[in-house]
Amino acid sequence: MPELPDVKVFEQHASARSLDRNVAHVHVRDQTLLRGVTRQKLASQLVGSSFDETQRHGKFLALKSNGNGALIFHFGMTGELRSFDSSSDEPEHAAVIIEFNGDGYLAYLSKRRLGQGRWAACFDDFAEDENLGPDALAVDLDGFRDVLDDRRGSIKSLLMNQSALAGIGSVYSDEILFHAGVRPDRDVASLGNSDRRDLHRPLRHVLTTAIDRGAQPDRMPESWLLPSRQEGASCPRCEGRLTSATIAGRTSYFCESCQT
DNA sequence: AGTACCACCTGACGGC
DNA sequence: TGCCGTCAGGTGGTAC
Repeated sequence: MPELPDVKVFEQHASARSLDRNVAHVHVRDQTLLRGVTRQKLASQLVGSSFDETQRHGKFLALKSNGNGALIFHFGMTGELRSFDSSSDEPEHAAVIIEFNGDGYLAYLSKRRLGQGRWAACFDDFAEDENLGPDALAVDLDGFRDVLDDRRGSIKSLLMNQSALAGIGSVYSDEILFHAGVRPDRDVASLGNSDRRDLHRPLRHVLTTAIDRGAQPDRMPESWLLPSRQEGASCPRCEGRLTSATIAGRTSYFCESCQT
């Protein structure tokens, strides 16, 4: 489920595999995933040019095409980026494929078709138009305090609110709250100054560690909640049973004794 | 400004 | 073996 760490890993991949390469063709296999842009427009913008930079904000990834705009992907629940070398290796569920001159392809896949491909003249303006909050990895302690200020409702729904803070979904919000010792259904207004500070550190720690490990769930530390996200599992810290409950409309896991 | 609920979508999985 | 219901969950829309 692509959240910030997954998208960061896609960005690293795109950056390593598709910058400064001349685009020969754009193959749109599934036009329904394009939003606000046609396949013709995409092709006319990209063919003959190249990507010179990548940029990420929250769960959105932009491939900037030198000078004229940015190809933007959102990965929904099952989206990913993948490169391949020969047309015979085209992966299943490819929605958009960038073909580079002299072999080499970058594919945007979406198994469950919940993602989207977009086009914007300027990615920063795009992020503003989408009403995205500050990026969860870029926000410092003061910025994080601003995010929490004057908010009501559960901390989990706030962490997942892309307009408040961009990049975090259900899985990583549970992880961050586990590290912080805060229940996901805790009311934001009840968090004191020290609670807020104590949330910011695991926010950074969890996201950077996940990125370092390639955002692969099976590579996360045993001491984390993530490997134990299943019914009836025990808490990796206190050995008590984990609780699962629907909070903010999402199945959430937490430990009733470690999180208050 | 919140919450609640539905819809979108399709693969995985459990029950029978 | 295979059918079917349910769940997963990011987002967006609507109603309250």
